[in-house]
This record gives sequence, C-alpha cells and structure tokens, in this order.
Amino acid sequence: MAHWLMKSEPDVYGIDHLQHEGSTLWDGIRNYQARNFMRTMAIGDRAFFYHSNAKPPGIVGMMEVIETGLTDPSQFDPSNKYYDPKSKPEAPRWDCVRLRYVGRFAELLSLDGLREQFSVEELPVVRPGNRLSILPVPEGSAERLLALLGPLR
DNA sequence: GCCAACGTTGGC
DNA sequence: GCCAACGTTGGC
Repeated sequence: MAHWLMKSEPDVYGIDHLQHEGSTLWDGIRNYQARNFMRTMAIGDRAFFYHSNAKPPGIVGMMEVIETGLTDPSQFDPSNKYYDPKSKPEAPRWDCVRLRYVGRFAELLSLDGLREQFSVEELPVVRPGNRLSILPVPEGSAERLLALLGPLR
C-alpha cells in the first residue's frame, strides 16, 4: 500500500465536501505528471488530503483509493471547466480515481510545519515552488506524518 | 525542432 | 495581487 498527497482548494472542493459525500471522483487533473502518478495508484492506497490556496495550506485528512483506471468524464463535456476538445472518447487523455473519506485529523499540519519536519527528498511537497497537485509520499515519511498528525477522527 | 508567448498553479 | 515555476501552444 502506497501513500500519496493530493491537493484541492477548500473553496472548490475541501474535506468538508468529501466528508459529506463519502466518496468522490478525483477529476479535473490536467497535468501529465499528476495523471501518471494517478495511473500508478492501487486500490487500498491512502492519500493525505491537502488544502491548497488556503490560509494556511496543509494536510487536513485522509482518503483511500477505492477505484482506479477510470476515464475522467469531464474531459468530454463542453460545459465543464475541464473540457478538453483534443481528447477523443476512443482515446481518452485523462483518467481519474475514486477516493473515499477516511477521516480528518484534529488539527491541520501546515506547509510550514511540514518544512520543519521534512526535507524535499523525504516529502516532495515541501519543495519551494512546487505546483504538482498529486505527489508521492515515501513510506518512511508516511509513518512519521501519521505520528505527527495523531489519530483520525 | 526551437523558442517565445501564454496560461495555470499555488505560495506568499 | 504578485510572482515563480513550469507545462502547452503555435509560428517559423
């Protein structure tokens, strides 16, 4: 089981939305590197939910991958913000996964806090200027993170 | 195939 | 609101 970090803006889709829905299709990913990470996800993988463009940005909760290899339906919908006219149904360009809500942590662990605890090698999200919305979390770092974050609620 | 222009992300 | 990073696009 691998660990990931997945970003979303809380105003757009935050942990509250996911908790309410129970599970969600992680659609709208239009970056090849992030897409390629999603393609390597397996059912049962865990993902830290990270609030980006938040004050402060940081980790707020935990998700679990429950379906993989799904075609992102938003790419074919002209009225969708993520519509991609270059993607054809016979050769879809963008995938997504389905994630379920596992829980939230008692407190947000901010990006500043992460930088105090982890090097860029240990946790790529702390790299200055990083913009990737899906990142791997090395296993040793995942364990340390879980210890820092405390129990899920 | 190069590269300038442009758009998006996300921290600050 | 600004800016850096960086991916994409399109002219040549």
